[in-house]
Amino acid sequence: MITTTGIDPETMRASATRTCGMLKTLSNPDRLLLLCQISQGERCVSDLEEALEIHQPTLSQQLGVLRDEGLVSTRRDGKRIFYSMASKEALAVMQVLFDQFCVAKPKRAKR
Amino acid sequence: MITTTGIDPETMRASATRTCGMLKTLSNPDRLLLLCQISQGERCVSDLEEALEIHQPTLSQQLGVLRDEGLVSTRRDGKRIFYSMASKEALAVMQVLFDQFCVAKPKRAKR
DNA sequence: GTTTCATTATATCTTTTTATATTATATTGA
DNA sequence: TCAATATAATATAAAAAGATATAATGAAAC
Repeated sequence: MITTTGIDPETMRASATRTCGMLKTLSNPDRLLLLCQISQGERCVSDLEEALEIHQPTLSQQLGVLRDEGLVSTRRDGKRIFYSMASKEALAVMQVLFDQFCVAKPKRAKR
Repeated sequence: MITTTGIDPETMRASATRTCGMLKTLSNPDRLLLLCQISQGERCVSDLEEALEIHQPTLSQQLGVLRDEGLVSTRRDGKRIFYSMASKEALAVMQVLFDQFCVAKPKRAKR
């Protein structure tokens, strides 16, 4: 259970601001899709381009945002650059997002 | 483990867009703090104002956003209006955010 | 019962910031 | 020189934040 009672307001606000930074970075469909792919395992840019149908400059720009925020890291192999997750926080969030929004839940009346 | 392999691109993008809607709503320090409080249990506006030191019009405006997005619901008791969580998705996300960003983790070198 | 107070919500601006897409060009490695 | 990726430079739109004022509702005093 979440329990913040007793934590001082400044600390709370500082945590909220840090957390918001990450959430803003996730709040874009392209970036979310990119992270969804990358969180399954290393991906190079052309893989991502093909899987997601995002065209190259946009892709590169959004990957740049993810890099700047420290959510992903890169490894070069010849011409290609491979991306992988660099933030355990982001990985944890992606996991819960996937569970909540992507795992089909049959809707039925209470009984 | 997250595994989206094989899900068709349109479905993926639709899920991403829905998910982004919620993430955008969370991507504001005031709203995040509000949800943090409310996710611990019902709170009336004046409780929130006191706990978070957000002044009234801002508070009311941000609570309005949370209502519009279906993240919280309200109950009136006399002059006061009580807020509580209305979205299990949001609750799940708040939980993981709390675990990742608010639970202190001592940083130490690997050994 | 109507005036008044407390609580909460809305409306309206203003300013600033941020987002997104596009096109072109640069860098790096084979 | 080609293929893969990144950066730059815009243009345009969007929206977010903060302030101020005012409205609506319920309770209570008188």
